[in-house]
Amino acid sequence: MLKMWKSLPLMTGVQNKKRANLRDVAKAAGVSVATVSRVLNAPGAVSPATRERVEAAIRTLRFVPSAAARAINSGRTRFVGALVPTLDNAIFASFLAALEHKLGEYQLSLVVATTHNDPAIEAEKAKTLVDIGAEGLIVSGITHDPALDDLIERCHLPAIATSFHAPDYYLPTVGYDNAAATAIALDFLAGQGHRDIAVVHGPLANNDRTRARLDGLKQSASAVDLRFFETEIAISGGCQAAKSILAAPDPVSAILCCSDVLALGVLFELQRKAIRVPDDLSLMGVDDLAASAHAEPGLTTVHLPVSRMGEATAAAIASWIETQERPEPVLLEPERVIRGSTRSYSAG
Amino acid sequence: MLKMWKSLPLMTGVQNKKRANLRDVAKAAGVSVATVSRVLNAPGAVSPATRERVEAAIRTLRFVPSAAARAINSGRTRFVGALVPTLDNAIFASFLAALEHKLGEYQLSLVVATTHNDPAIEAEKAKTLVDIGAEGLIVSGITHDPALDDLIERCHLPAIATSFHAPDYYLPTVGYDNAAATAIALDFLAGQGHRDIAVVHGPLANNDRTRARLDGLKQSASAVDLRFFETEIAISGGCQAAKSILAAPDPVSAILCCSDVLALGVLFELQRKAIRVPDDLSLMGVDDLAASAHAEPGLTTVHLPVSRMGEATAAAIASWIETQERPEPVLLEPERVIRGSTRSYSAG
DNA sequence: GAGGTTGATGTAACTGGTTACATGTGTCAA
DNA sequence: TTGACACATGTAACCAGTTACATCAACCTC
Repeated sequence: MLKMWKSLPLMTGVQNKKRANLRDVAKAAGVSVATVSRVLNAPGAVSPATRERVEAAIRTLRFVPSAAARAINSGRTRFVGALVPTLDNAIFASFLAALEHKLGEYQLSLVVATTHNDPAIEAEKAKTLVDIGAEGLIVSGITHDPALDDLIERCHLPAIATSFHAPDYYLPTVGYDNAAATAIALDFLAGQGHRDIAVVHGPLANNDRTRARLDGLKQSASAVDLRFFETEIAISGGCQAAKSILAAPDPVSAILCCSDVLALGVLFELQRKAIRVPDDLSLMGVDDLAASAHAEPGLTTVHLPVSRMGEATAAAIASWIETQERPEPVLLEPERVIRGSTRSYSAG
Repeated sequence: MLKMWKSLPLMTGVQNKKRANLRDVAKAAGVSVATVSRVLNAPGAVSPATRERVEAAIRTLRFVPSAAARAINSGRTRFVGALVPTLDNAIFASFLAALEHKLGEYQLSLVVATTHNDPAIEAEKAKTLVDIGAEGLIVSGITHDPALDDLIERCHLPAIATSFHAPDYYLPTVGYDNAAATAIALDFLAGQGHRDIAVVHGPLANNDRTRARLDGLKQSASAVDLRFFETEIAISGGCQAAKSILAAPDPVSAILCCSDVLALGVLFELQRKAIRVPDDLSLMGVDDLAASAHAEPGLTTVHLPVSRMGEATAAAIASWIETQERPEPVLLEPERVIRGSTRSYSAG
């Protein structure tokens, strides 16, 4: 399995000319280009003897068919592009992992580009993805640069918007209702008796998922008093937010984080300050990362089915590409997961 | 920015025929294909009036140049493929993030494929990457299926092996010395007085990085007594391992984890069991994830420069593709990061 | 033995761009 | 006025495959 330099076959003199093509192989095997093409694509249609000869020629000439030439005929490049804000949040990594895996079932590969939540970068990278031949695009959320919409329309490009549910949107969405997810969380905390709740969320600029999550809170926030803390979506952001919360004048009995990464950061910071979760403060997240289940205490959260979202997205874009028919939006239900980081609270 | 269905321009009757091509545009604009091509690639070489007409035709016909046709001439597809074991470990996500970012500077996109540490899957996915036209390949480690080596050779494909340092390997490596990384960790713990150390590591099967890390320990393990615990590389694996360690007959004073994910899992489990880190047990990792710095206590670890590795890999493969010259291996130094999870120990 | 069928193979026209080279026009200097 | 030269544009070959259709032999059947 392990291969060092010396074992590399000498290829001096073989490499002098450029890559062999179909014609070269045909000539070497004494057959026509059509026959070589058949050996490659429908070996059954070629007599064993001829096939043998052609295969030998392919080997000696080290022939590798050109993907581009193939694509020009089939009109298919067999890959799609995904634009995600970042890879540094495990939530997107999980999504992409499922997406990539499921795309494989449709013989599609995945090109990944990160946007850092900047619509301009997103539009620009979408352009490159189209330029290199992506057959479809997967984006996050429904707020985009007009240039992106324009691109998608001009190219008649199958494109799916994920991490969001908006049945009327001009692209089919595959995702969950972000507002519902945080509403579920808030309802739970309110049901537990919490009235003063700190909400930790990521930047609102250019992030419709975060905005929707906050909207979900504001709508069902009748009986509770919410204090909002904006921070960067990262463990460190969670730590920061926790410090701010603890430094704020009026205390809270629970902290609701719009992402689990934030909640984990908060949890670490609370541990650092020797504040017990859930005895001194309840903590709840939204996402349900792998780490959330195993943290101590286990993080009560709202499970967002990102793996299923990846699979559904793969299926949707693949079917769109195959059948040319725009798929229906897919709504995935978030689900409350109660673990140890929350407890009921009675005022006073 | 937000676009709903109704705003979609009607394209009934426009779409009846397939995508327009260069010839269609040329005809519509009353010019030759060469002129249209020039408008696209060298607008300065075309008179403003003609350019105007051609651009109008492009717009009305919704012409989008075919990536494949372009690639067939230039011989360039402008993307490379990366094969990583998984996206679920933040260490690979960080690497890919840096890789993707830096590749952008060279106008290269990134196709991602996951191998789950299975050489057969790796070889198969490498094949698809080549089939769709990847100009280069990035793999993890140096143990691969012969089919992969064969593919790389047959295609004269630039390929870089990462997360490893092996100057004699038949592919240039960009990475760190895994054995050195764990040796650094062990030296540190030994220097702190620890003599009985539990080592938590991932599966050895098909993972040369893990094997190398263990080798690093075994080589410098003269004065210490190591107990090995193999588990799955995930938070949950770390929790499992911690349980095993605590259940084992002879106690240890420190736990050394070959990956930070494992260490975080261990940390959570120890917290669950109310075992204080570092007072009751020292804990050390290798990787230095974002979470490691902010955990409580902060995780003492060995920083592996995966972001720099991503950048160096991008630079290496890009230069190989451009210049056709195999780049030199790059060795990146791991670095000890002392945080709060370790403390000196005196026996008795 | 004529006619029909099957199987293997070749010819050449496609795919959709790029580009070397040819052509034609206009400007300027000699 | 002519030659030199720049500039704009067109023609057609080219890239490396796929594939419709033609060809031809072998076999089978009536």
